[in-house]
Amino acid sequence: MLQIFNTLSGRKEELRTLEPGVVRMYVCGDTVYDYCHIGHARSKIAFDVVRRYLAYRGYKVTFVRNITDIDDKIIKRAAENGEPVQALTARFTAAMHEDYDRLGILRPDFEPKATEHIPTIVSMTQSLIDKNYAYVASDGDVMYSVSAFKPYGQLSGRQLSDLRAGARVAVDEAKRDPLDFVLWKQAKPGEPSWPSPWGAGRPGWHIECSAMTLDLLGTRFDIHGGGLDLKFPHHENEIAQSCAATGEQFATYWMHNGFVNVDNEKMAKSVGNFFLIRDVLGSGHVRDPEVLRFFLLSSHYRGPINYSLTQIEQADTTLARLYSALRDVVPAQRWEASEATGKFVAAMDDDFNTPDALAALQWLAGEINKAKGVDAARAAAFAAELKHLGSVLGVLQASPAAFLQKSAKGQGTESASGLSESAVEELIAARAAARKSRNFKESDRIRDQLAQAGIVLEDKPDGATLWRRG
RNA sequence: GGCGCCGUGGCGGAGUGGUUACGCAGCGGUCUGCAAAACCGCGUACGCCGGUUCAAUUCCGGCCGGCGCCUCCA
Repeated sequence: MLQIFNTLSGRKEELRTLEPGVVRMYVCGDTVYDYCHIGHARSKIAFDVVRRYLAYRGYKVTFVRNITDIDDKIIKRAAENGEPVQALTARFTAAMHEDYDRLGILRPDFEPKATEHIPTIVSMTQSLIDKNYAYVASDGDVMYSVSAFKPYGQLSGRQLSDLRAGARVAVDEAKRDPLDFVLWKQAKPGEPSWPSPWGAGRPGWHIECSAMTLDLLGTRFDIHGGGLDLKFPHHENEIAQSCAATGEQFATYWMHNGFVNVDNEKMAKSVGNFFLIRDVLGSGHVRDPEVLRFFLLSSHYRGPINYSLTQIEQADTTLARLYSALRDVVPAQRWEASEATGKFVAAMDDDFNTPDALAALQWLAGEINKAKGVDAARAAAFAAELKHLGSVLGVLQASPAAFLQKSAKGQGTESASGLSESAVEELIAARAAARKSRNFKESDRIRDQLAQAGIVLEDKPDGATLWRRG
């Protein structure tokens, strides 16, 4: 039984989809005005795994993840850069795709942009005005009236009165209630705008998700996900807008991933302690993007995860161990699921417990290593199972030798010390010759030389020598 | 101030009312010309104080410590 922790109820619930065998899900994407950092990556990977696992469990999944391509930050940044808004968003959308592709995050089935759904945004806003959930404020902006929506606060577990008491929002004369939020914003001169019954303007942030889910998934769908920081007010506001506009329940399950921390503090643009995906991948500490993905899967998606170089290095070591097990083994074409698959499924069924699922992969690696050279068929079967389960998490699909021979420093075949693959092979051949003539002093000298360059050798019983970068 | 989360062995990180998480590192061993990798063995950890219980790291209460949301934020 697949259980999902539903923020709405605060507990794990069995997944019961609106339509049997079908999951429709929506995940909040990024605002494309800058490069993505590790926190963005975590959220995308968490839901990428949710999506992959649901598909593995036999569901037909429709996965939507939006792009916010119009908002205050974008306008501000474009102005600072002196470039058109569209040029800015196009540039960072491309960068985002590049980063996410490298991390093995599957492209969504639909990747809507806010600016492509303006008609629905306008009609929903009109509908909310018609139903008295929204009003045109004195400054011309259209505001949502939170007090009109009785269940407001259900997702975040707050009362309107509590929120008002601690409100840090600036007092805005145009608002009837300090917690009211904007649905449609009047354009200032020179800002991008779209025509509307309330004048030229642009959508507020929250309404775009309500509109895009409506256009692509309908009034009701199964899962809505995003970072914990979106729970309030963003998701709360989405619920208020959608439920009020359509009279339907909106999303059944709400999922929120925890933060990536640095020194125990949330990684965030505003704090300035963020690490860009591309910077980390090119830092000389990550041999392959898969290491970063593996690291982010090594703790449960709902809890915090602390980012540090030490942690990344540990992830590299652990992933290398899994790849080492797969080396020298040809995965079987036909195989039967072992107890590892049972453990894997039990772990993933329990609210996508990836660290527990990873333990099942570790067990398989151990079994492969034990079977190697003793029972080739057994090793081959376990290898096939390991790769198969790895694919559900989006890991272990590379060639083991290629992965192990990659250098963190060069992100490719050459290490910082400059030893190319062919140079390594040559030295290994020279060492083999020395060993054959029992000139161990010379063979050890060559091995030390390679070790200096970060190359670790492994002599096999049959005389072959495998190498990897340490 | 309001709401909420967390505190596990050297590190990371699951989990459970009584029985092994798992990985890394460390120690010992097997293998090896020597290594490396692998395999075998080794660590009785659950913030503090009470309570419930035959039994609590696991349930309840309090405390201390850390964090998050309440404003843009994955």
